[in-house]
Amino acid sequence: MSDPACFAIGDLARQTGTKVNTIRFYEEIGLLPCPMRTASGRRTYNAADVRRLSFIRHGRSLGFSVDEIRSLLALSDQPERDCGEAAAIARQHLRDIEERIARLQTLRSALVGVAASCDGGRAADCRVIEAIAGVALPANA
Amino acid sequence: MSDPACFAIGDLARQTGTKVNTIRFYEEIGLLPCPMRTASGRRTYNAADVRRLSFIRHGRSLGFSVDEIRSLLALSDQPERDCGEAAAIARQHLRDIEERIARLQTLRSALVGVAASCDGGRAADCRVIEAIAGVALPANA
DNA sequence: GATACAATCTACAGTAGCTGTAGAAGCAAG
DNA sequence: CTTGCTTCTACAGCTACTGTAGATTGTATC
Repeated sequence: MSDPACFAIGDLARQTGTKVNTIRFYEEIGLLPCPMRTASGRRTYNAADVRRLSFIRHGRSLGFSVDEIRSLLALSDQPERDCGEAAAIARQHLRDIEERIARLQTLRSALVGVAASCDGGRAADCRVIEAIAGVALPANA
Repeated sequence: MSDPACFAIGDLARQTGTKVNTIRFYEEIGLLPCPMRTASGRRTYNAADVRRLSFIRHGRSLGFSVDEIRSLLALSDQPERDCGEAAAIARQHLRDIEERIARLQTLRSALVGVAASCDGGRAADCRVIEAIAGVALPANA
């Protein structure tokens, strides 16, 4: 209502860089709890929702699936539970994360090398395609 | 047919780690050319298809959209064209790639730090969630 | 108080990029 | 010739959103 610590869905959207529809979607699939409503039925949020949603968005952008995020959130919702489960989820990601970093770095250096030299050349001589193909097929290099 | 350099969709799938349905899907959306068919209508592929599909798969796993891959492939299909376009596509990705690397590295070191200490503890003390939340909300750290 | 305009509501359709399934046909081995 | 795997087409389903329609509410202005 007029509680200063209490704000609307649009504010939550702005604070977290999330679309309003996406917030409602997360509520629907149970990532966000059903919020309090005003007398007229509008959702109201607080600082805890900002943290939770930021957690979700960053998890997503780092490649965690909604289900993995769900289990991490469930864990933090029930802090008495053993956290080996969280560590297991995290470990599953570690290898994948390291591989992604390595491949992104390979691509990055290829792109950096190309950026200066490529403009105006012919595609036949273009190293971008070569670079990605090379990342794809190191055995052919 | 009995051409040794010519193989079936299942072989292409195995050689590239792609699902058969996905190969047909790429053909449908124009990423892969319509292949030759045997008399009975089965698709036949060759080494060039393996390279092209590997390029596509690696591009995808590195975060390139199908449309971006399409334009890179179009470029390599018409090597006489100017490659500034390819460089532009690449440059658009460079910034994003660097940001991803940075965030993945932040998460990586958080996960590495957690891995040894976390098992058996309580979720309340678990640093995995904290770590991801931290990556999510650096301003709160 | 009337009016305009933005924000919100529900409900549902559409998108990207696959993935799975059904049912028929082809092919290779025993 | 039968068993069993692969392939075929066609289409439905999935994940994670994103957009749109039409109604309602809240707010600022006259």
